[in-house]
Amino acid sequence: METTKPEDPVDRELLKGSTPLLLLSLLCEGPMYGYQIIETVRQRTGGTYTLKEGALYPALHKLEATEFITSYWETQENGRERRYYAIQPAGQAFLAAKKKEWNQFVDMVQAFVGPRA
Amino acid sequence: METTKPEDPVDRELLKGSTPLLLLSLLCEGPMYGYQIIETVRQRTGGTYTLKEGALYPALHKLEATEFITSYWETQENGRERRYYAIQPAGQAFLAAKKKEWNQFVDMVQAFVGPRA
DNA sequence: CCATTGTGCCTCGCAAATTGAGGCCAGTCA
DNA sequence: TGACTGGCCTCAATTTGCGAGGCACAATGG
Repeated sequence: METTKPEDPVDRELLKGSTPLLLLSLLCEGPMYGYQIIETVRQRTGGTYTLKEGALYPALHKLEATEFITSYWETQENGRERRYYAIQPAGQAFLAAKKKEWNQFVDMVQAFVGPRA
Repeated sequence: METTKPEDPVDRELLKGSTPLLLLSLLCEGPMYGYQIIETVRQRTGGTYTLKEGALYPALHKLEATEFITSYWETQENGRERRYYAIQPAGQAFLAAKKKEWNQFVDMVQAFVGPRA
C-alpha cells in the first residue's frame, strides 16, 4: 500500500548514456532551447522524468563540440535571448547509429530479464 | 574458442545501472559463480557483451552487502574452490521492482526515440 | 514600489558505475 | 619448464548524472 507516486523517478544510473539519444531525438523535431527541452521532457513523461540542468547543458555542449548539433541565439519580442540548439547532418547519422545500438541494448537486457510481463 | 568478432559493443554508458538487473535475473535461474556469469553472458549475447570483472565483482559484493544475494564456497573435485552466489527472497522482490523500473525506462526512451524501426 | 515568482543560461563538487589494468594462486598440457 | 586457462579479487581513472548554486531579467501582485 505504498504511495507509488507517478513521479517515481527512474534509477539515475539507467539514464546514463541515454541522454544524447533523447536530445538528438528531440532535436529531430526542430530546434529547441534548453528550458524548453526540460519542460517538454517533463510534460511528455507526465512528470516522471525531469531532465536536470546539470545534466542537460553539459550534454548539449558536448554534442555541439562534436558538431552533432549547432546553437544560435535568438531574440524574443521582449528583448530577451534564448539559445536554440539544432541537429546537424552528422547528428542525424549519429542518432541513427545510436538508435540501433539502443535497440540492441534493449534486446540484450530483455533476453536476460525476460520479455515484458 | 570460436572466432566471434567483437561486434560493435553496446555503448558502455547504456549499461550503467543495468548490471544488478542482469545479475539478479541470471541468479534467478540458480546459483552461479563469477567466472561462470561472465561466460554465460558472453555466450548468450553472442560475444557482444563481455561483463568485465571490475564491474562484476563489486556489483556482486554490493548485492551481497544488501542481502539480496548470498555467497558460499564450494570445493570442486580437483580441490579448487569456487564462490557461488545465490539470490535471496529480498533479492527476488528487489528484482521485481527493478524490472518494473526497467520497463518504465524503456517506455520512456521509446516515447522519444520512436518505436522500433 | 518592492518582492516574489518564473524564465533562462550556466558552472561547480559530489556520488556512483564501468573500464582497463593489474595482482594472486592453482591446475593442465606440451 | 613454461604457457595457458580457470578463478578470485582490487585500484586509479574516466564518465555521467545530481544537487546546489550563481547570474540576469521579465512579469506579477500586494
